[in-house]
Amino acid sequence: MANDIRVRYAPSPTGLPHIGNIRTALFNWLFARHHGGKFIVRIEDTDRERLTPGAVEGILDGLEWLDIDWDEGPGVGGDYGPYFQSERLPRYQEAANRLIGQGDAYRCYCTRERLARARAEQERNKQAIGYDGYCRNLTDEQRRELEAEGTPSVVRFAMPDSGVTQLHDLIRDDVEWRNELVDDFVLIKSDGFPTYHLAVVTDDHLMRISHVLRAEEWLSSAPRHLQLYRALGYPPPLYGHLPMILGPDRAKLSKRHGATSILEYRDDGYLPDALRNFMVLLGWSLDDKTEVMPIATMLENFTLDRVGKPAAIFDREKLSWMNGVYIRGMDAEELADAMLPHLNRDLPAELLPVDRDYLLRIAPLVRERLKLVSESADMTAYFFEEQPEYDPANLVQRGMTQEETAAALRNTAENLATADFAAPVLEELLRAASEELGLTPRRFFGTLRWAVTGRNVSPPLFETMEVLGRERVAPRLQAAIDRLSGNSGAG
RNA sequence: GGCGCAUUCGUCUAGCGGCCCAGGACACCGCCCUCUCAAGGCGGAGAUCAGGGGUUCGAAUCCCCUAUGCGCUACCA
Repeated sequence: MANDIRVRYAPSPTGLPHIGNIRTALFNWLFARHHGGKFIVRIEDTDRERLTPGAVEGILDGLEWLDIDWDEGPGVGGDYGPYFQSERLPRYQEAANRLIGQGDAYRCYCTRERLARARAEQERNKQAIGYDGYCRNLTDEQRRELEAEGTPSVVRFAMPDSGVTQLHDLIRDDVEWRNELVDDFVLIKSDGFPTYHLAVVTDDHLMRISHVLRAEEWLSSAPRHLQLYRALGYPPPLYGHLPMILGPDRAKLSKRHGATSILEYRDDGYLPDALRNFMVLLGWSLDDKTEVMPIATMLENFTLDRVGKPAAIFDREKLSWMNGVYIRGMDAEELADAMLPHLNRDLPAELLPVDRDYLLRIAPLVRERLKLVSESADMTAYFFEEQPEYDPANLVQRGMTQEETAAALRNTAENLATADFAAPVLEELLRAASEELGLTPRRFFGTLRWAVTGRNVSPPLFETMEVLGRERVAPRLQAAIDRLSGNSGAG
């Protein structure tokens, strides 16, 4: 039975997928992998007007970035293709014709104007809004006439006007709708393309989809789909409607909520593993305390009974925290590789290319300070710069005089002229100097930090100096001395 | 307006009748560590379990009503 499990992610290339979208893909993928089933990707490109160039590539890139692989679909093929709905038109046409022949569907010649008027009328009268069934009872003669005139038409499904449609949802249990309250929805648009409803039912059947896991926004469509299955004589799949993901304003996620595309998260410095871990927690939980977990744990434990019902609000702060957790869990190689693309993008061109061996030594120093990999350039620029820019006034720490500061710098320059540039050695040396100079470590190291990094915040001083090396530290100390005594215009 | 779904700390959540006068995490506050910033450790504040009725010896957990939020209500998905 497990091997019959086939689920799909069926994005519409009308834009780039956002978090909610990808979360649905993630859940389907986890479900398939957990049960040893198949995960299929199908592109629902039936809306020619909203088709967005590059969207398919963006969707696929996003999945790949997150390491979500598919068994059938674009690029990999499969036994039930094609996997683009725009290449499957005859199948929908055939289904629609069959339904018309059976009396379960009919051609509708209503103009958009008439539809709009009817809707406005319904709104005015506070009636249920929906297609009024005008064309449902056209006589054969009327239809022949309309056809002869070449009137454009759509195909509508004839919903039963009595009875109820019941769904046993895998996540929401039993839900039912009175059929008379569901209107005759469109199956085939006037351009000959199917609507989502017809296409999804036809393809899920043809592709042997066993479980449909989709966002809750589709719950209202379930009775339509169930009725279509009935009319077509197909056994329906099992449904599970996943909780939605809302923006901070509690509204459905959209462009207004910042980063829309999953790929933007990559550019913003999030790690795929962190994002995936964060997303799995949006509507699913392992237990009462485990949040950070490797993919293997998710795979092993992902079951629908642990998927929740309430919609979740997407909290970027927690995502950032988790990203930091993942960054801290990387070794120097991994972190360096993650930082490199951001450095190449953000560092001034003259500082490129970055020496990877050097980066390998820098990475551990910033590891526990990075929340986003995109902060790499900001946080490490002074490692690459010839001479960091800063206001010399910063060298003089609160409670120190300019003379003291200059003396401290000169002392250090001398001290380090021949010193072994290893953190423990530097620390011993400089702590002793701090005492000799009668300066608190806070002040003394504060001055040195400015001189060496050009900042008031950096990784631990001695480690930083070790990585920078004498060849970079010595000139910076000299520059600081010069700046302090006004001997140099630099600054 | 109609239909549907949902409702536990600000947020993500644990809880599927007694272990809960509700546990964990993010964020927040304090202390410790400390050369700065982080990270880390410890502690704190924060939820009358939306409200009201039931059922039960016993309810966050089951039922009903109300309220609120969200979704759908397109020849979009």
